[in-house]
Amino acid sequence: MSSTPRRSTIIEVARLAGASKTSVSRYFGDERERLSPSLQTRIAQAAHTLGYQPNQMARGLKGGHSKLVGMLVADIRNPFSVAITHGVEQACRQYGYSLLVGNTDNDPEQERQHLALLSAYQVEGLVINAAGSPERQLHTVIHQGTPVVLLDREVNHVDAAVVGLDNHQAVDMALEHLTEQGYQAVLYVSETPEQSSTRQLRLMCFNQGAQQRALIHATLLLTPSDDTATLNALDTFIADHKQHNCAVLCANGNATLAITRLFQRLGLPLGKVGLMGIDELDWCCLVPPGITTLAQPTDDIGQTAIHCLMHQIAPHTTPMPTQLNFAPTLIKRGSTQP
Amino acid sequence: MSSTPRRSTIIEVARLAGASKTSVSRYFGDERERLSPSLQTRIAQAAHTLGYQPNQMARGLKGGHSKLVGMLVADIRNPFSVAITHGVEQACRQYGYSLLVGNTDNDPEQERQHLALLSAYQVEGLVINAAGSPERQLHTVIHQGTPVVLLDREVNHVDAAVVGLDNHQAVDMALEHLTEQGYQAVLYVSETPEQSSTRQLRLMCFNQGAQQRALIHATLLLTPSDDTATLNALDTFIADHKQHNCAVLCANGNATLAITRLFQRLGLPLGKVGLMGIDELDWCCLVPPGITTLAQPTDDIGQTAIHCLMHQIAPHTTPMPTQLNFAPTLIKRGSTQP
DNA sequence: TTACTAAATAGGAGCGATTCCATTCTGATG
DNA sequence: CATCAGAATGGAATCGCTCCTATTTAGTAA
Repeated sequence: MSSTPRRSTIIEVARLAGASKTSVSRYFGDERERLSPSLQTRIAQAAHTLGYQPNQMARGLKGGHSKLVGMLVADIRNPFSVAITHGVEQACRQYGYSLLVGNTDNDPEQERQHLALLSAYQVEGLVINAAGSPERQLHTVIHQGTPVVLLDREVNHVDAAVVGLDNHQAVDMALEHLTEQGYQAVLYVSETPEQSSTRQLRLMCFNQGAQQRALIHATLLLTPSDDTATLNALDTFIADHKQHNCAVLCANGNATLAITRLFQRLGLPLGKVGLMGIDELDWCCLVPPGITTLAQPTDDIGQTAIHCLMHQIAPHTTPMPTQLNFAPTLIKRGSTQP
Repeated sequence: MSSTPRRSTIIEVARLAGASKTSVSRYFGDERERLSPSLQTRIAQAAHTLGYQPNQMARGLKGGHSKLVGMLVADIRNPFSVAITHGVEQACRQYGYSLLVGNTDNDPEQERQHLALLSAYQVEGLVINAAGSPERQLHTVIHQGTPVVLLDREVNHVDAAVVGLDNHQAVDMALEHLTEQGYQAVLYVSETPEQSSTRQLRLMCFNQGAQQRALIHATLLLTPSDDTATLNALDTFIADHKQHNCAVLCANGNATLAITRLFQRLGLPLGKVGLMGIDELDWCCLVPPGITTLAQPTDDIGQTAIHCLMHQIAPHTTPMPTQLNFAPTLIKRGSTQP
């Protein structure tokens, strides 16, 4: 059995460097400048030979600075969420924070548990892409002084910054593009909007915008379990409007994926029947003749969320981002050329 | 200003319940049964009214049980990594652990930093999808007694369980399928194998297997920055073997994506020129006539990694998984029907 | 030189839990 | 009734660090 050398502590470093705990602590905290150059080198050397690294648990305990940010993601397998997580993680590192991620799989119960857990780890801030409506818990957490930023979706009655897409503008751009391309009847496809304020908002904007433009329009909610229902609804919509140019607008990446599959099963000609989606995906350029999308600036969104959070954690050192709602980018492809 | 109620501590609960810290600690630890029923209810009640939750930082400090598992991912935007992360997270929760994820973006330097950070948080175990070769650090960490499990890729000279695909079998299945379908010349496309033992292994298996089957074969390494080089190489290979049925085998999802794009740019007829990839992706069924893939059991892989880890953390309560190399599933589609 | 100020360093009390060890409380046994 | 094992509970040290409060040192002006 090889002996298991306990990792060395601040005291051992102090002893070896001939200094006090305090000085070593200062060295590894952010008061290094207060130490004389000679002491700095002695400590650096001692720490290096011992392979010392401060125990974050102990730090977090005493100072309350866990240097941890918690993130809750509704569906980690959604490429959009992943892209945002990437931005969040990047920004965290930039500020010297680590990220504790919880995936809730769109389950409010898991969300509850994860939220409790994260706060038990004394996270200094929380970035939340809500699955349910964890109002109560968020209130508690916020009341305890933990800054919270919401990602993409807002939560009823919770007064926290929301970073995400400018949904109004997005839907508007989509409708504008579709009308420009000569489509006259548009079917809007979304997952059930109960869970998500964003879905609700986009849906509302769609109805409103389509009406303003005097478009023939209808909406279709995806039923996860029952493909054929959706298939029929789609089929019917197209059939009912044979005399018009029809298009389908998908509310997010999942919808785009589902609908593209159905287009193929129905043998619908992409372009002739328009197809457009919010969220850019790897493969949208691969399905001939390419699927038109509105790309979200995911990295920006993720990073902004963290900037926002850091502003709340350390108001004086970090500026508050001015923009929280980002404009999408229209990527035109063949699927919207009749 | 609303006052900020510090979260309540074990002492307050103890006081309110008329018990000692020790008892409360026992209640929230795993010695609840040792307490008399009456005490249990008193503590439960007190904890509930105070909204008490043990401070994980403090727990981690004293007992060394941070209940944290660290995970390092080479590229979090790779759908394969995401799928595995999902499995890992699920299994962690099952064991009552939380997951601290670090994304290294395939950068050895970031890998180093993240590794240091994770160990600073006293993670009880580490799941690593290596980007570079952090041998030294892993040795240190392992020597300190932290169990390590490697995901998908092994690291030189590091003696830890590796959970992943049975690469030999995978490449074999691919070649078998391609030959069955009548392809005679196969081009193997991979990202540069230096970083990844898996890429090396697959490449080797390919050369070996192709030779055994007396296939005409060649390999092509993707150069991230230079598309046209790859384009030309692909084009040349096809041209050079006009008289044979050609196919391309992609080493992973990224390769499949890149090559599919090139097929379109070159106007290559999918199927006539075969295309097959390791890793199943959302869109493989969407690009007509569908791309044949070998799907990895990602959830299994992720979960097994954690089972493996837990076995090392608590050898007596958890069995060691017997299988660490998983067989892929062949998903036949039109891209391999000449 | 002396007095005084500011900079540099040290000492020690906790942070909130766990855990060893001691104590009290049962009830069964002789 | 005395004794004692074992269960139930409590006390206090401790984990590694931060930060408040000394104390020492150096630097400057009178």
